[in-house]
Amino acid sequence: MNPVTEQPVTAADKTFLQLRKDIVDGKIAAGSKLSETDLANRYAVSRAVVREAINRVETCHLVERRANVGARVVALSPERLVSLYQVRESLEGMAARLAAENMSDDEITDLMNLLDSHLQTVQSGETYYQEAGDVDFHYRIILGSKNDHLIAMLTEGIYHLIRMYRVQLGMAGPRVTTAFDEHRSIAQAIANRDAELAEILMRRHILYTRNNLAKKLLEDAS
Amino acid sequence: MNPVTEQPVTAADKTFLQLRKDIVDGKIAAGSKLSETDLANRYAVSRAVVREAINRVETCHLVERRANVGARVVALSPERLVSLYQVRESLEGMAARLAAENMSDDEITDLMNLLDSHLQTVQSGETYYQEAGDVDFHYRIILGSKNDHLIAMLTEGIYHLIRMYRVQLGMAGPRVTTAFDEHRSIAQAIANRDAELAEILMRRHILYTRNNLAKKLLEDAS
DNA sequence: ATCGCTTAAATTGTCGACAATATAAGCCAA
DNA sequence: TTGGCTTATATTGTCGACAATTTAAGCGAT
Repeated sequence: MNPVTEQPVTAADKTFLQLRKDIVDGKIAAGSKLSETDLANRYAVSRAVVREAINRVETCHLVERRANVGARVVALSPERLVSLYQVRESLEGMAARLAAENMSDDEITDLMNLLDSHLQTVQSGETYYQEAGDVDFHYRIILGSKNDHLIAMLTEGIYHLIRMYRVQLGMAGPRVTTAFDEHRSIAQAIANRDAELAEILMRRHILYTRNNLAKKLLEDAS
Repeated sequence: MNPVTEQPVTAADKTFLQLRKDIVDGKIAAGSKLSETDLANRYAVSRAVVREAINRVETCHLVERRANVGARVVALSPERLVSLYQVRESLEGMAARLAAENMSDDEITDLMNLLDSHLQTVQSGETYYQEAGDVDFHYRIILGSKNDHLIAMLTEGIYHLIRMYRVQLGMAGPRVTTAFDEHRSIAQAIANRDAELAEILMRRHILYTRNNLAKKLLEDAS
């Protein structure tokens, strides 16, 4: 079920989306156990659909299951955050490379317009659009790669985990001003059809973001 | 369920492994529909465990499901092969980079020994160890990355798909002699702890493999 | 003959009950 | 008191039956 193009139709679909949301938002604590019976009561569905929903959030790497024991929400350790961002750097770097090769001229124009509107929003002092804007930017590049495997892995797999870290560790979107300039550079490289540079810049951008998060984590720990 | 360290315990585990094998080996044709009832009879289990098994092979991107319609084995198009190898290039490149940083000295020694034994096997004219040797080489580097997300994505996700292409398109392992030299270079970069070079070489190596496969596909089509 | 509607068959989705396994509690012995 | 064993409880795994949906077939109208 592609979350973008397709609608939830079955009860398992809705339960899966609700469960994923509850986990990402921390409504269900990280590291806690998922009782099938409890969830069945909570969502007012049978255990069978809960099991299917759990299987699907497991696909997103949001929970881990053990046979005859049950499923637990993943723990949010700094180490896992780093390893997650390493994967993200790798995949989104490739996405930027492919986007430079495969995005249509119209899509690139739209991307530029998005950045312009984003700039105005930032300058006007409004902040709560930041994360949405950031996600939107990355999202367009991912889709611009035109690579189905890549798109699925990022949008259905990794991104929810990243959001989970952002929400639960209280990270207010990306580093605002500097990140914006980096976005511009990436977009420009894509517009120039410079695949090599687009990949390098995207990887650096994500690396910076990771370092920024790691620093924040250390500060919070002290 | 990590297929390396853990054993199949439940009926759903065994059914999943069997189903995955049957799909990868082409015993169940690519693009064909998966009837839950048929599979339940074939494997002598209830529909519930078949459904769980199907959900899991869907996680490996080996089948695609649509609500109220059913699951189909994925089609093996040249385009999808290319997109798959782009993802592989990205992830295994990162794996090689991380392996250069994180593999222990002992693990690197073992890797070198593996290459030596592999060389002897090749020189003695035996060929049927080639694919196993190739898989083993890549596998060790993936594990050497010490990145859980990366390891899971490659070993539980992408690799079965790659094997499916190899088996069903009748590809006899990797390009033997040239690939071996590339392996040596990669291992040497890792031994030198040159992460940057290890990544570049691994990406080139996988790119060459992809081009080789694409060429073979074109030849077969003609 | 073709198109559309209605109806019948087959397939997937959902449910509650039972079986198998793991966890917790209680007990006995050292 | 502690350690290990036995028993009780709770949770997951599995099953067959029923409901909902899709697909195919049949029929009639134009």
